[in-house]
Amino acid sequence: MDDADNTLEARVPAALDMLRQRGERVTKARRAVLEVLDGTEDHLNADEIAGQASTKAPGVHRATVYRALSTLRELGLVSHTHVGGAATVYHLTFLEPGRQRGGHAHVQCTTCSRVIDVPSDVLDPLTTRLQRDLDFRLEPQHAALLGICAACRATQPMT
Amino acid sequence: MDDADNTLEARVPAALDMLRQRGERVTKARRAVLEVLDGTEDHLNADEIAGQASTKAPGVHRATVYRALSTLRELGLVSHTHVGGAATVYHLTFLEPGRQRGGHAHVQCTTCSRVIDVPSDVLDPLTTRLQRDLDFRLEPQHAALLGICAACRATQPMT
DNA sequence: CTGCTTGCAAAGTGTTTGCAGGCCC
DNA sequence: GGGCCTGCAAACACTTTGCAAGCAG
Repeated sequence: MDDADNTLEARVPAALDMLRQRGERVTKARRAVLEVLDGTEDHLNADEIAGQASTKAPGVHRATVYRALSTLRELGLVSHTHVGGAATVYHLTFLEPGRQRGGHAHVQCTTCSRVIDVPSDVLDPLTTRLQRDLDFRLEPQHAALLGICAACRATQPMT
Repeated sequence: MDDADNTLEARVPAALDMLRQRGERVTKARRAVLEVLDGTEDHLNADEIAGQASTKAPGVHRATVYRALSTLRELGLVSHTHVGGAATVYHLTFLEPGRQRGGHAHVQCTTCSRVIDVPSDVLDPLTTRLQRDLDFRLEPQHAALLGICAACRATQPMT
């Protein structure tokens, strides 16, 4: 509860309020999922969320986690990112209206599978152009961008 | 053999030659996969490739198609694109050295799942910046970019 | 002939769904 | 107490793998 970096403290209670507001029920499973997501910087996949949630709420089932994530996503509380060929990862959507940085985009190395976070503004030119040319609203963090990182390129002499 | 648009004609024979050069065997299944990919503008997933290949070479098994695609990918003859939450799609890599446009990137609507091809130069600023800042070599067509298309945005009042 | 490739089946992920019972409101 | 949510199991979609037989070189 160190008040250092949390203008956005109490995200879990706020999310639970949102649930109630929308007429959704506040259940042990949903609370556990939110707490897990609130308690990590990493992007976790459904399995990992289920694992961690089990310690908070014994018995939560994978299927329930998927359903909870689906509901929370529909409400805009949770976002997910498709990573290349692997399980989708989830993270809490920032709730603060003023703080709509939209998070960072994800760049993933196809060789070592490492995910690198990049500031979302790297994608701004692309976002702008897609919107202008195609009226397409890009969601920069919704899919990981793939390529080869410096380390792996050093190993592989492929151009 | 209309010489209009094919400085890159005869891609299948060229690919088969490449196989032989590398000591890989030229089999019915591999030839069928190459022919299917050569005969379409679309990006097909493994299942669709297997389906179409079956008409050319009856009996080709899905597993064989996966293995063939894997081999062809390792040789650089085939590329694949991860699309959001759906089966990976494959396409023939352009063989002509002079014609290395790298194809187009793919933009996919998360609502209607439609895939829109965009010229790869839309991604150039991003590619450049990632290379400069992170020494990361982006493969623009390796993953589809996700967002919401104009049509679906009209339907959904979501910001 | 040698052994790379295939066909088949089965297992392995990741995710969804039908149903009966349980808990939130 | 009504009905949304959950747990469970089973199904589903996509992909990989072990093994014996087949065909390319």
